[in-house]
Amino acid sequence: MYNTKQRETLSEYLKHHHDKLFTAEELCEKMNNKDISKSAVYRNLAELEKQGKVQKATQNGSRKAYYQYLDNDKCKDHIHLACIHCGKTQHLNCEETKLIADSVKSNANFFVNNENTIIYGLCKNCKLKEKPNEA
Amino acid sequence: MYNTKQRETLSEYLKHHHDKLFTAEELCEKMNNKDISKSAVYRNLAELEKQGKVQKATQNGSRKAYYQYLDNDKCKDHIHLACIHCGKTQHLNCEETKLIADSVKSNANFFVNNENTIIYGLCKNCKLKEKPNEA
DNA sequence: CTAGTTGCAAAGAGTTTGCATGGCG
DNA sequence: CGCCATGCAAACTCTTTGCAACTAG
Repeated sequence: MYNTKQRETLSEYLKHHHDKLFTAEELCEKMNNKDISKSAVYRNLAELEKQGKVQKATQNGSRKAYYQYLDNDKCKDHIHLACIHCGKTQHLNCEETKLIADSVKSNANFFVNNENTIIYGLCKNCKLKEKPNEA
Repeated sequence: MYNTKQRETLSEYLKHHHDKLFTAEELCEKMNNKDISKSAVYRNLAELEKQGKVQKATQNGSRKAYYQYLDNDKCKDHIHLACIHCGKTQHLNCEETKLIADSVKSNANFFVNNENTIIYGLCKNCKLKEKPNEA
């Protein structure tokens, strides 16, 4: 695997915005002035995903895939929380994730896979901005 | 909204298999000997989703959508657990769901939306069938 | 030099839509 | 009878792929 300018640029961009989900299209736009073709974006995302540096996910309802940079070692034990309003994600900390996995296991005989799971909802900011009648 | 044979058949099928996720394609196949066209399947799924009778979701990685019958009143307070191996889903009970939402809220300042969230992992059966070295 | 990477355009998968026909109420 | 639903095929969206040119090591 060579270290091309395109791969580097994309990877750095994602790393720098690691708290956000991007569609391939958005990434293409962001990269537009940096000479990366659509196919290179897709191919590099696939490569980065294979390396475990990027998580690919799909928002319910949308048919686009969303990509996010993962901080390799840190993220295996985390569940991701994604805001359905602003698109930002946060990590649920290790201990909390374990607690949830444990209680789901004992409660429902179900073995949670952290890497595949994204919990959707509203982040603090978007919750605050919500209309008060949504209580 | 008329009560056509096609809509009825599809809806009944989903209701009867409410513990499973289906792709549109699978539903087309199941319905194949029952005279429903692909477009009718899609249109009825959309209609049922709008009515809240069916949940549409996307498995990570796949670009297909998965559909599942929802028991209307019962399901607002449940998180769904979907097995990435056999595709079946189960409900996490109300209390457990609340506990999780509460602890995520206090731990990460994040407000879980049950209807959008699907926790992926392995059900009991598929877990047992797994190779032992996956511990 | 050679194997991996790129850009382009064309192909592919899954889903949606336009239109004429058919069926529910 | 009027309106909604259906079936078909064509259109659409997002993603993947083939191929020739290019570049990192």
